[in-house]
Amino acid sequence: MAKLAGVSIATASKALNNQPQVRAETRAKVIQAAEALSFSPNTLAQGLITQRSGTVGLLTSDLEGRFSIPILMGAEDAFGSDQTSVFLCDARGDNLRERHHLRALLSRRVDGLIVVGARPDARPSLGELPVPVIYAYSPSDNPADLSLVTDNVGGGRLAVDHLIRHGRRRIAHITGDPSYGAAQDRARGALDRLAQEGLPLAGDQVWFGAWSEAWGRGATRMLLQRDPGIDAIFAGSDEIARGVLDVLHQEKLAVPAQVAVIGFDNWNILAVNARPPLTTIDMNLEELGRLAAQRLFAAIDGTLGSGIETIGPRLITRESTAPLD
Amino acid sequence: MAKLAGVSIATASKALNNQPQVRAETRAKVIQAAEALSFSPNTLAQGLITQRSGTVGLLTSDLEGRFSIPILMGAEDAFGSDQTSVFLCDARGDNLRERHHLRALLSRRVDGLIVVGARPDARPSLGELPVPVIYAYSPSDNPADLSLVTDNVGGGRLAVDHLIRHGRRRIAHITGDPSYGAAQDRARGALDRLAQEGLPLAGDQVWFGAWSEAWGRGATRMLLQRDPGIDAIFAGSDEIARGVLDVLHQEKLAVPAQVAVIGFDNWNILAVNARPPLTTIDMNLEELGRLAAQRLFAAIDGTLGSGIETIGPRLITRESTAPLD
DNA sequence: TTGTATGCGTTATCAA
DNA sequence: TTGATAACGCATACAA
Repeated sequence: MAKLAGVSIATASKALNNQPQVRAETRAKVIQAAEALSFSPNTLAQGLITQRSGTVGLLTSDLEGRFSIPILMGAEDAFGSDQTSVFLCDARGDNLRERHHLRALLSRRVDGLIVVGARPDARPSLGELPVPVIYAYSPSDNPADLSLVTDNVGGGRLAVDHLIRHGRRRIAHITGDPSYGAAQDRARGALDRLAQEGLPLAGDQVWFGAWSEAWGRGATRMLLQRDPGIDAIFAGSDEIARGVLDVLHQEKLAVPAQVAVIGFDNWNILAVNARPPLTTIDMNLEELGRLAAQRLFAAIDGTLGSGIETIGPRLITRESTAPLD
Repeated sequence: MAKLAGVSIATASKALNNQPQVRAETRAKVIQAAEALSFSPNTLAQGLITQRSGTVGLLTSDLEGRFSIPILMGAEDAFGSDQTSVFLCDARGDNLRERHHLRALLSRRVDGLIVVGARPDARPSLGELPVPVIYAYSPSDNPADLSLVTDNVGGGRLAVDHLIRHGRRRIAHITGDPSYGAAQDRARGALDRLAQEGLPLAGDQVWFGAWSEAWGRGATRMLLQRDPGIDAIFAGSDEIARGVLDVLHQEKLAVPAQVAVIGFDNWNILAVNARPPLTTIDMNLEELGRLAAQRLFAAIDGTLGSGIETIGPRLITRESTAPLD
């Protein structure tokens, strides 16, 4: 014990926590002893007293960690790695497993909880809990909870705005599963911006389908048949955009010279590696994680807000879009 | 307090932990009270007594969580979500941040540590620690530590074996950064298997380069120029394989009819979406996580082994390979 | 079968 | 400026 090296257990505590009421000389002695024994204060015991564990739980259902990881990183940033540690739990879409994890987290006395759903649609609230909860990415279905989500309408608007600014006039939209709110919202944003410009949607309709490259390819083929004169395609995800690019190449249409392509998600592995690299919309998930952490932090002593708060998207410009000459 | 509903604090404890020395009737009463107050035992306090926190740390440097997440899931599986929770910490390749996280984890009294490096090459040992440590994916540079890694030599052998069994005789190999041990090992496994069959490597050399689609494309072009008669390409990663496929399509070579392609990693987003879907080698990272958890669990009361242990790879057959007629 | 008392490693309150 | 002591919430050995 560090106390073997001189002083009482109480003074040692004060010295280590730099309380003012301790002689500099004594403090030095204590610190030295602590180093020598590579003493590390027991956070569990501290937590017992302070009623604060210095941990938060991140409860996700997002298998691949595609959304959870950026959110985790943002949260880590905001908390500071020495202040708060994060329990990452994956429920894998299984309700029972979620209950299990929740029990474990509560009995570990986490100071707060961030819940990340599998898809950007409302998910069931966890109900009243003894700690503050923030729903990130997927909002809670209970308006009394606080949810932080990305602005899909704004993202759609931003994408089309970028194409318009590049002089594109015949813009089509291929997107994923229409049962996803995100698909609907992105389409709405796109249509809004087109309407504002007085432009029609090329291809006569929004091409809803699935979140896959295969659908991106299929839809592009149909679209080209229906309307060969398009000069830009807004894809609802980077996966879809990859499919779009594939068929455009097959049809010998130059990207971006003849047709510009913009994706959604900024999923690096897909966007950066694309031919050409993909201009896309980034949902700012790290920012979302950071904000969630801040809200949680504030809520721990204060009170948590409620409702749905929105994070703005960001345009990432690469080479798949360019001004039309 | 649950004790307000009848009995002493000690009996309540016994009842909840189903110790035999308590009347059934009393136990029922206690349990009922506990439910009513939605009582949840304070794991921190328990840990203080039992000297076991029921937590482990997963310390990673793998930004995108591409390797860490499957490992985490495997570990979660093996531990059981109600027994052990996992702290996930990302050091982001920063040594200082790693020290910070390490301190935090130790002061939280984790029962063990799993360390996942950024790349599958040896990484610096953390040295003597008061808890058992397992290095997963990236081995420790200290042979006294216990490391669990994937079998890249075996993976290379498996890939080529599959191609040979499908009647391919002119097999080329395009892979990533030669400074990666994994690139060297996969190549060695491939060459081994070819030699065993008495076959030469098509394309005259192993095409080392970068772990990117762009390199996959570039290398394929050069390869085809050098040796137009190849009937199979083993790509060192799924990313590279995507680039290979891209150029093969451009050159109007049918996959798999004329040229079979096999990847490495089984990175779903790339492999499943490929045209055609990619046959690939899965490194069994979840299995690795599961095993790491088991070893850690065993080490907590017993003693940890040392050296490097290897997990076998698995062939995932999709449509980019098929028997040659 | 139940209750009392002690201690786990800290911090906080008080007295010395 | 320091040290003794009582919590924190639980598990356990022991007394009742």
